[in-house]
Amino acid sequence: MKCETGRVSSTYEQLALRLRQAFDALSPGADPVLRLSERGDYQANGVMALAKSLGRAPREVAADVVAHLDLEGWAEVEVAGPGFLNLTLTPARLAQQLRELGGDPRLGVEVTPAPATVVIDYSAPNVAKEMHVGHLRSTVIGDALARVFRFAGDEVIARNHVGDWGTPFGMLIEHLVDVGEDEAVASLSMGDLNTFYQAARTTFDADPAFRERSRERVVALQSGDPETRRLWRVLRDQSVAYFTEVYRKLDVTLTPEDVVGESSYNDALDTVVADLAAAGLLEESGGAWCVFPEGFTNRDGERLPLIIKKRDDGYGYAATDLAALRDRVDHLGADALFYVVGAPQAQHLEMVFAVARLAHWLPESVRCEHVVFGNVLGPDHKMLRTRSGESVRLVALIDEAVQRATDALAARAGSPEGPERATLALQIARAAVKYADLSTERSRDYVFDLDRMVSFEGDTGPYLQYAHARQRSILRRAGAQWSYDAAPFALEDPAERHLALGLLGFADATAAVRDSLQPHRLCTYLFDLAQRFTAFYEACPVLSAEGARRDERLALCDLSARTLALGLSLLGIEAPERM
RNA sequence: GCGGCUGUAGCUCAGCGGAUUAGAGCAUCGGUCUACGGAACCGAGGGUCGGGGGUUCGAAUCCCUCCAGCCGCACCA
Repeated sequence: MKCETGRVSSTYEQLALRLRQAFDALSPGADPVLRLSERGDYQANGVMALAKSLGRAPREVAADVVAHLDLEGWAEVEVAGPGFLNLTLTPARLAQQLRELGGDPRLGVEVTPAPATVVIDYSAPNVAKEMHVGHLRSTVIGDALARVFRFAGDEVIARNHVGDWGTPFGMLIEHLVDVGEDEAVASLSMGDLNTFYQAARTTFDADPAFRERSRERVVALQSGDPETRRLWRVLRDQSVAYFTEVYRKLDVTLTPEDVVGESSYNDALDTVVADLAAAGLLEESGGAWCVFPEGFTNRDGERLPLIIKKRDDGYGYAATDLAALRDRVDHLGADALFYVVGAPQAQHLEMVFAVARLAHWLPESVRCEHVVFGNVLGPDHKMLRTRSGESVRLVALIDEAVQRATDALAARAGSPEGPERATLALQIARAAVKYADLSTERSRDYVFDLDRMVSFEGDTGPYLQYAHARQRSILRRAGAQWSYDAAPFALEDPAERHLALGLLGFADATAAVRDSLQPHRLCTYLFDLAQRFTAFYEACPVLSAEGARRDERLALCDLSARTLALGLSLLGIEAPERM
């Protein structure tokens, strides 16, 4: 069956559709609660809840549902236990679904018929400051989400909300002037941002005259002094160029065009204040202009303000966030806003969203979510830091992973050498770091353990790459001497059938990521698929099989390899041909 | 004090729109195989799902409460 876009609709969706129709006949809107099963292929658990609401015996209701259920050509159904519906796909349908996947480069993932404009705010490093572990999760998770939504056909607008404004820039610009522009540019372009920033900071703390100059410089910056603005732009451009190098190293899709920093909204801040005032939402409190959305209190139980304009007439970051939100809704036409920002900002963002709703800047129709994530912990289960207590530079972290991957390759006979090994080591390192970050439930903290991450065994990125490389190896040997058309998909061996059922679930896994904004749903799926494949691989010789059975097994290899490669690519992970 | 997140096998983690015996990886122990890349596969041991209540025919999953850890709670972003 095809849907409107001409793409295959997932097997799960097709079954769910038919089940919903049967449930609707008894009670409109009742949820069949369909899921994968170890008993049949799928099981529907919704009968018991339905029976309760109807006040009838579950098995009786189950029989009623079955009577209304039309699974003709799709599956066999049986009632089990207290009222479970166990579904088993018919062999013909399973074969048909596999054939369709075989001819579909998207492996069953439909192009959304109604593309949405999805704005994803992620990464957000600070100008003239080093990128460190604190930026890892936002960058990796945000990029994975961007890839998944893009692939689904939505228009993704990445927004890298870099910190490029505020009082520190007086100090940074003065330091730039002191060391000389050429010197500063050389230092920054080498990625030596920590040294630059710390030197500025040190002088600022020690030298009152420097402090005074810095203060004056902030005023000049804010009032638009051309020379000051030029110097500021030098800092900004150098930093963005550096960030871009880091993104390239990580294979992250962010570009300089995605950088729309805090400074971009300066001109809109007055309007934010004026409009909030006009809406009667703005109150003066302690000399500052604030909005008090309901439901937020401080430690004394008093109303908690969102400070829009500070006592000193400066704007807080809340004003910037509100201006950015309005821009995304009004000018970019966002249907969805995702903020991939750490958990500590949860309350701040909640308040920003609440105020935006109050001001009618954020329509109900816009999906607006804070994509929270936990901390990266060290082996001591505390925030990951260097031995000297500083935050770990992102590039240092990748370099370390590359080193481990290089060692692992070197230890293995027959692995590629020279430049090829270097490329491979980088691909493995990215897979290790990204997969470890993406494969746990986002909101949890996780322990950063390079040894485990880079391992080729277990639930790791490199393991998935390896599984893919083995599949490709088989396919290379087979050459062009097989075809999907010749594969009957009889699936006589249970391992073949188990793998086939896994392959049908790819579209559902990507859909789950879009619904939950949890990339780990895709990770879990891919790891499960890789395990199904190895079980198949063990039980079913491929190249030595004969006739149609060989075509069938090669087709399963091909689908497995394509699914792993595509799935990994949606996570921002490459799938090399050989390892 | 208020709010949020987290607490599942020795370790690292899934599962948490309730449902048929709580899963996986690593580690440990025991097996298998001339192996299409053995960086493999099969099996075993190991869990009062933080504690205690409650709802339910049924709770790791929903509600209440307590404990522990992390984070946030007005002018830094």
